[in-house]
Amino acid sequence: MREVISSQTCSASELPEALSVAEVALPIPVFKSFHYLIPEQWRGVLRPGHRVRVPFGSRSLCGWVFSLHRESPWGRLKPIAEILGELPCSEDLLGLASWLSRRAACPLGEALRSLVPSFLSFSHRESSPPEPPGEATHCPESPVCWTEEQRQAVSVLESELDSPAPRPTLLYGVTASGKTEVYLHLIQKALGMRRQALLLLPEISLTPQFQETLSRRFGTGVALWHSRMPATARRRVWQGVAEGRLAVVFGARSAVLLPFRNLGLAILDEEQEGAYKQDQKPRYHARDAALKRAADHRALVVLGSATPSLETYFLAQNGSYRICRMSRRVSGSGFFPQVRAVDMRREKNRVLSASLLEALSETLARGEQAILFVNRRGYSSVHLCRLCGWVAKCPRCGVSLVVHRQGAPQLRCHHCIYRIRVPESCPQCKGRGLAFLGGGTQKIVAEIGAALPQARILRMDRDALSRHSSPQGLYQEFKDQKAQILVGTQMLAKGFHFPQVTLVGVADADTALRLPDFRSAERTVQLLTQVAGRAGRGERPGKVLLQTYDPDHYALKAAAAGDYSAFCEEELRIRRQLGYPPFMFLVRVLVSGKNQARAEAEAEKLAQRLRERAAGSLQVLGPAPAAYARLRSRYRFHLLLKGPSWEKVEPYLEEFSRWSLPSSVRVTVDVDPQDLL
DNA sequence: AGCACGCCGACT
DNA sequence: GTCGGCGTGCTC
Repeated sequence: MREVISSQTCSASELPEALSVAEVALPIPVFKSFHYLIPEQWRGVLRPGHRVRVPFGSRSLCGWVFSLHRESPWGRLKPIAEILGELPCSEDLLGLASWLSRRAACPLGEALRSLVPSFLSFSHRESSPPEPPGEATHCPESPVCWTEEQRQAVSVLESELDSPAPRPTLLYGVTASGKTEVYLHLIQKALGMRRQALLLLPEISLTPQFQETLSRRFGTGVALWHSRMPATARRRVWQGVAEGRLAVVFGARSAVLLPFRNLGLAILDEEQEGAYKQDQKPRYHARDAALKRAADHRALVVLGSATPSLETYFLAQNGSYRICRMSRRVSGSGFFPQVRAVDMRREKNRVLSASLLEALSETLARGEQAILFVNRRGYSSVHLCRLCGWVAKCPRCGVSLVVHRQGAPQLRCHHCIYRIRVPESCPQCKGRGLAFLGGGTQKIVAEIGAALPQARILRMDRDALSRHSSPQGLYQEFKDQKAQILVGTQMLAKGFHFPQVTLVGVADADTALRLPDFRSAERTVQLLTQVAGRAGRGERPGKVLLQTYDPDHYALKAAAAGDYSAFCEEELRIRRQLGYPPFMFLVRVLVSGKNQARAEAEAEKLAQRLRERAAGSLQVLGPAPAAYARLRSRYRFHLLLKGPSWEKVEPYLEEFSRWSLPSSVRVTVDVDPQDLL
C-alpha cells in the first residue's frame, strides 16, 4: 500500500483533486486527529473548516476538517460520509479554536464543538446578503455632560481605537464614575468606523439594564448573547454576527467566541470577575480570549473595573496596558461612604454587633434603607454537639452541613444535593448538647427581627429566589420601599442601584479571607469595595460597617480606607515573594477518584513523571489533598505546576495531554486556575 | 466520549 | 455453572 508518510498540507500550487485525505478533529477527549478518505466527488470542494460526518469505530461522529493531504501514513482509510453545511467555518474561527485548544489544554475537536453551534450544519442556505456593520444604527448620542476624567478617558480610548494596533486599556474607575457612558461612546465610535463591538458582562442577570440602554441607543443592530438562550435566538445572533448584520453584541462569557467579521472593540466590564473563566471544558478565560481575538482583528480591548484583577493591575502598572483612571463619582452625593471595621472580638453578640444594630435603628428612624450582606445562605453554618464534639457533615463531601429553616429544619450540603432533618439529639453520644454556630442569611433576618421588631425585612439569596420571586421582583419591592432592610448574599453586590440606601453592613467581612486560596485577599477586597459602593448612591451620604475578627488584616484595612491601589501594591509584594500570579504562571492538575488511596497514588505517579520530564523549567508542587478534599464521594488531590510564563509552560502541557491516564481516576487540567479549592 | 474485550464475585 | 462488575485499550 502507498503508506508514505506525509505531513504536507494543501499548498496553492497543488491540484486540489490530488488531495484525497482529510485530517479531521473529532469532539472526543483524545489529543489526536483522524484521517479520512475524501470521496472523489468532493475533492477540490472540501476545505478546512468544513463540518463532516464520519464513521468512527461502530459509531458515526461529526467533526471538522482542519487540513488536506495527498496521502496518509494510515493503511486503509474510511471515507467521509457526509458534508454538513455548504460553507466551512472561517479561518479566523479555526485559528481561535486552535488557540483555545492550546490555551485550555483541550482537544481541538472539543474546542470547535464549543465554538460552532451544532445547529449550523443545516442553516447556511437561508442566509441573507451581508450588510456592513453599523448600517442599522443612526440614533444620535443624547448630549452628554462629561466630567473632566471621562473626557480624558474617552480621548485616550478613541486614539487607541484609531490606532492600527490598539493597546489593551484598563479603565480603572470607581463605582458610579460613569464607565458605562464611556463604553457607549466607544461603541458608537466603533460603529462609525464600520466595525463590530462586543460588551461582555460577568453575569446574565446584569443584562436587562444594558438591554434597554443599548437598544435605545443603537437600535436593531444590537443583540444579546448567552449560552442559555433558546436555540433559535442563538442561531439568529450567530448568523447575524457572522454576516456582519449585527454590529453590537453584549452578553456573557461565550459571546467572545462569536464569529465576528470585523471586530473593532471588545469591552469587559468588571474584568476581575471569576465568572469570566469557564469552569468546564474548555476552561478558558474570556479576558484571554478577548485579547486573542482583538489581536487577530486589530481591535481595542477595554478592561473596565473599580477593582481590577492583580494581573491586569500589574500589566497596567508596568506599561503593557494603557490605563485611564476615573476616581470621582458622577452621581449621588459625590462623596464616598464612610467605611468602618467593627472588631467582633470585642462584641458580646456573635452575629450582629451593637454598632451595627444601632446604625440600623438610626437608619430606619430617618426613613432610609439598609442592605446587609452575609456570605452564607441558610440559618447557621455549623451544627455541633457541645457534649462530645460531633459535627454534622455531609457523608459525600465531608464539609459541614448548613442548617436551613424553611419549613421543617434541615441540614443541607452546599456542594451537593444531600439534605436530612435536623436530629433531635446527638447521633454520636445521644446527648442534648446540639447547638447552631455561625450565621447565614436566615439567622441574620431572625436576629434583626428580634432586635428591631418593627423593621420590615426582605431576604435575597438563592433559596429565596428559587422559592417565590424573581430577582427583578424583589429588587422592585425594595426599591419601592416595601421593606427597609434587605439581607442577602453577594448576589446583591453588583449592579443594583438603590438611591435610598444609606447604610451597608457586612456581617462576616472576613469569611472569604479564611479560604485557603492565594486569591482570597484579593476577592475579599473586591467584594467589600463593591459592597461599599452600594451605599450613598442617592443624595444622602452613606455609611458602611464591616464586621470582622481580623480588623488589622491588610485586605480589611484597604477596604476600610477605600484604597484599592494600596492593597494591590501590598498584595503584589506578597505574590512576588511566594511565586504566584502575576509573577508565575500556574496550572492546576486535579486528580479525583472514589478510592482515596488510588487517587492519591495516581496523583503521586503523575507528579513523579512530571518532575522527571520538566525538571529545571517547571516547579511541580504536591500532590496534596485539595481544600475540598472530597466532593460527591470523590477524593480530590491536586498538583500545582509553576512556570515563568504561559509560553514556557505550554510545550509541557502539550506533551502531558497526550499521556494515557488510568481510567480509575479523573484528571482535570486547569490552566491559569481562578482558585485552588 | 463510547464501545468492545477481558478476567473475578453472588445468583437466576 | 452463568450474569455482570468496571479496568484497559482503541477508534482513521
